Amino acid sequence: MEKELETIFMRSHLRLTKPRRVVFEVLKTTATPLSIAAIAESCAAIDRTSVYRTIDMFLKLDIVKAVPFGWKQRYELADPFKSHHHHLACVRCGSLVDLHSPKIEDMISSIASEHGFRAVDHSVEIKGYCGSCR
Amino acid sequence: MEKELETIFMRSHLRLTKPRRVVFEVLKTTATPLSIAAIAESCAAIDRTSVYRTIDMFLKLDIVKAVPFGWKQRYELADPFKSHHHHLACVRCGSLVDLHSPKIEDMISSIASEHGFRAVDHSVEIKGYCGSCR
DNA sequence: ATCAATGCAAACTATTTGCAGCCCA
DNA sequence: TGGGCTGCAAATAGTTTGCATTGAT
Repeated sequence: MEKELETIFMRSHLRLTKPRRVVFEVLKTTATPLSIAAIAESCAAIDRTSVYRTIDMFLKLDIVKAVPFGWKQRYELADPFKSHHHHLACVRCGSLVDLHSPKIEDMISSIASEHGFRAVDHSVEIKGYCGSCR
Repeated sequence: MEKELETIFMRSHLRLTKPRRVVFEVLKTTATPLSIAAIAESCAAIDRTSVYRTIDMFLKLDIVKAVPFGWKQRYELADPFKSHHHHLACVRCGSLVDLHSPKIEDMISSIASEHGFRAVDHSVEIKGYCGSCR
């Protein structure tokens, strides 16, 4: 998996520097999507500017993806690095559960093609009450 | 439809003031989701602070909902005021097409209950290439 | 008339930019 | 070694807060 990261950077003639490794490591280690502020906190040694630049680049390279979280966005590793999934978010306790469902995948692609679209990515976020909060 | 807005405010003991009417009108008039900055521009007469406060309140009252758009969020009228739908976003030309699909609705609710969730809302965003750009 | 809501100003936080020096390929 | 990348500082943009005044019920 670290290998893949190196490959992406090599192919793009970009450099796999310390800040980039650290941000990647933080995202890999943490289960839930993180805000920029949270990432910066976990990378005390890395300048906030570099965190911004790194996330920006990771987004372009499809290494991370943004997930909507209340007002702001949070970030998590994208498909090649974390298995493709969606989210069930509890509006009461704030828990965020990963959702793996082939049914959704099939449906998305069939709906996209019905509309003449070629889908390259998608997000599905479900808000509601989890088992313990309902 | 204006009626419904008045009802919501009356029930909540809130006041339907000029800024709130104007922001609502702007969102109703515009087809696509708008950023805060774009809303503020279209409401030149309204102080930016009031736009923030209004959107914040509209979110809590479920009058508007946030939709992810690149890095940031944009806002559009929520279900009671605009028929429930999702988005097909073209990554090349930037077009955003509304998607109405009962199949998606059924699937979301069945998946949520499979996981012990009671779903109250959800969003589905599909990124890809539209008919003319593929 | 009352009290929530507004507008303004100012504080604060978040993000971007420029540039000299550093370090990975 | 060269040129992309970093860190720092400073500029800019985005958001929040306090308070006197206004205005909807």
